[in-house]
Amino acid sequence: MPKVAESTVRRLSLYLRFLEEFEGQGIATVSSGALASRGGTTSAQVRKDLSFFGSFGKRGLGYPVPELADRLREILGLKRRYRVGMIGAGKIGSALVQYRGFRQRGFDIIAIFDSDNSKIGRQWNGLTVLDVNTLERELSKHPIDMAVLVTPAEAAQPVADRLVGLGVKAILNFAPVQLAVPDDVVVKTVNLALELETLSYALASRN
Amino acid sequence: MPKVAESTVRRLSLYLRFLEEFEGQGIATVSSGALASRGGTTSAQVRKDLSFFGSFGKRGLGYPVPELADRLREILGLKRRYRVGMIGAGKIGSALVQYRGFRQRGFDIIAIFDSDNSKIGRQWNGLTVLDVNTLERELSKHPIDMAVLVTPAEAAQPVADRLVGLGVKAILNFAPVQLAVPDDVVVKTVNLALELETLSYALASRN
DNA sequence: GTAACTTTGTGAAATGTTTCACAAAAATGC
DNA sequence: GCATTTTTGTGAAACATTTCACAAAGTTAC
Repeated sequence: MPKVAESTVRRLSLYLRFLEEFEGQGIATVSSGALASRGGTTSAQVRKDLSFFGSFGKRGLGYPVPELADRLREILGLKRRYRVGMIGAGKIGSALVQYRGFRQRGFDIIAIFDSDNSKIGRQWNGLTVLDVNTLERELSKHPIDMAVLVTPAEAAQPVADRLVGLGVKAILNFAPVQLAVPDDVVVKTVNLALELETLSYALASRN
Repeated sequence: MPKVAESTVRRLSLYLRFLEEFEGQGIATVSSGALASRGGTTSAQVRKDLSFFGSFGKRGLGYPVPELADRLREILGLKRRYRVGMIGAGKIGSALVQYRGFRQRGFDIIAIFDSDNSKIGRQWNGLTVLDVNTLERELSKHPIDMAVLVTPAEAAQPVADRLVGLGVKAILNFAPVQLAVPDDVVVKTVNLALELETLSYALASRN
């Protein structure tokens, strides 16, 4: 398994999306240049990204759309579905549960937890919000592959520790904190305020 | 104005958050090492990041917490408030409007637009959802500094074009598309499904 | 006041990522 | 079938970012 930069992985996901579009339009082959212009990068970058994993194209012709899409799904681990648990039934959690992009891509939210009594027992998109105190019991019965953390900042680390204890190996974290986890657990933190701050910096620095 | 990597800017935002925490605890000075361990990086990285903008510390002692926080706010353009318009009154938009982190950091959502008649006129967190057809008229009356795009994929580019025409120079884009904008407009795209896919890759590649 | 310790600021080295440039392979045109 | 065109795959070069390592400056202890 080659060691590949995160930036490369993100681009592969984008390429896959474009390939699926092309597939829907009945396009059979695509050149690195076409993929590049669709994705705001360069043809050399596309070829280099793919070359980490093998050689999928035909010189003079390009890449076969369905085959390359399939290989990318395999590389990205998207040829299966993932069971996802969400911890935190707040506003962002609510939006994410209803977000179709997740299910479309193979991520099924199968349980939601919260600590707030006024939320526990509510129906959310067909799921009953469970008491976070029952996390261990519920996830032992119905294990998950990934967790989405949408708790307040102070609750995030303790919950992450419990998830790690339950064997969860992947966490998507929306709480604005840096989570400490063992090396074999992968965490991706999305910090929405921070994204606005990079815009603010960009505006401030170009005057 | 020095040319600085985006990764550096993101870390500066994190440092600012930690400094504000320290400030709340009445801590007067902090070393690069303390900031680093709080932020999951190294002391050399912290010092290098800061050195792009000047020299703020005292050897043997560290950095004065309130002064450094203030300088970071200045560098990041956070010593003012920003007027933010949101286009798209869907689930994610709803969550973002109510998200306190934005206002806390100086970003005030002052208008929401949608094209759906069943949403137009509704009250959202004290704001009336406006018809996106009136975008030009409303934003001429009440200009914005930044826009948050939470439309469906196919609406994003046309709306972005109109925003650019109105002089908007910064866009935070949640639609899963690559926006084309002039060089003097800065776009930050957040693609939630893509974040899960990087997790999926991480799981798939370490077996 | 002096010695020992701490910590910054920063060139230089190491490492990582993107771009270049071109040979090799295949397709196309005539 | 041969010349021309297209396009991949990939080392090498260019560029970018992080880490190292250490002198300089300041603090602390006595």
